[in-house]
Amino acid sequence: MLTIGKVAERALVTTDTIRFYEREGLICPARKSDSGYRLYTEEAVRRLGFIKHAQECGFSLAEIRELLDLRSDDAACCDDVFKLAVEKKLQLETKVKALKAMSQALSALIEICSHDRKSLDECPILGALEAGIAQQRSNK
Amino acid sequence: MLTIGKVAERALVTTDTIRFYEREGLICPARKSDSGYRLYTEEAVRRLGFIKHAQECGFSLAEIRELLDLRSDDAACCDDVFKLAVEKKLQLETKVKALKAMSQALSALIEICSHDRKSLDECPILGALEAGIAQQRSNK
DNA sequence: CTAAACTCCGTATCACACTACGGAGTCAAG
DNA sequence: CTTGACTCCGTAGTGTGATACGGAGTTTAG
Repeated sequence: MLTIGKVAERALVTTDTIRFYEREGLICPARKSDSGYRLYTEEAVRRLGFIKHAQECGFSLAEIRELLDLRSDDAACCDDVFKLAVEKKLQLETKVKALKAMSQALSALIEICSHDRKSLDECPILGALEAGIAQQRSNK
Repeated sequence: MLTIGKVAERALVTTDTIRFYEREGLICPARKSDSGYRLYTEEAVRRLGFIKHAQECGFSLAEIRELLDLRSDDAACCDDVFKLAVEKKLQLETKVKALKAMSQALSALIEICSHDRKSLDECPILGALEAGIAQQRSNK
């Protein structure tokens, strides 16, 4: 059996993180030693890997808990997982669109500023931010 | 002169938000009444508009404070603002790339799952998340 | 047997942008 | 003059994902 330190080492996380995940209901030790030490199997290392990979796919810890729960739910099916993945992908695409809109709004500001460099008093960027020109441009 | 409630109404924010911004050094009342009420000019409404627009361009409140400080700094010039805008745009693009990578990793999972739908025990998505296949695919 | 390394638990802190609450004082309308 | 709306201030809580700390007990290597 592995102590928390060994698991942490193999999974490339800290012991604090593992204890945090335990509080969050993402993982729990196979058993505890007489003195109360957490003892894990190799499965815990894989589970932490799962968490890490899911995070890299944009899932929050709450969502990852859902995924892990699905895995141990006999009534669940692969389709449930599929749906969560598709939904998450849509969320990511929505976020990308939002960030791109911001980026484009900034581009508009940067562009007018490049063509029309002035003293700070009439800096086109500051003026546009006050008047809200960035929005108008990006909404075109 | 406008009370905090009037300013909030015009700027479409709450009074709590204005007081929060004041604590954060983003805005302060023109003066206070004898009884300690905050009194603002129209300028405050414009300033709140500025904050809102800058937020919509991805600036954090700390960064917005910088922008506002630049505006009232005689030594600053339009170039300083320009640089902040360009830097922010780069940050946004970095974030977009990260989100797109996540999205593509998910696409890979979704795709193998579509082709290869199985029982939950061997759900390709769950398996891939445990093994880290999404990363490998997205890094190709 | 001792000293170092490890683990326990609970609590606090970080960034971020607010939101909520509560008791007291103030202002404006009727 | 009362009532309701507004404002004051300070404090605390929200969600997210950890990270840090500290004192006490445990285990392990030499």
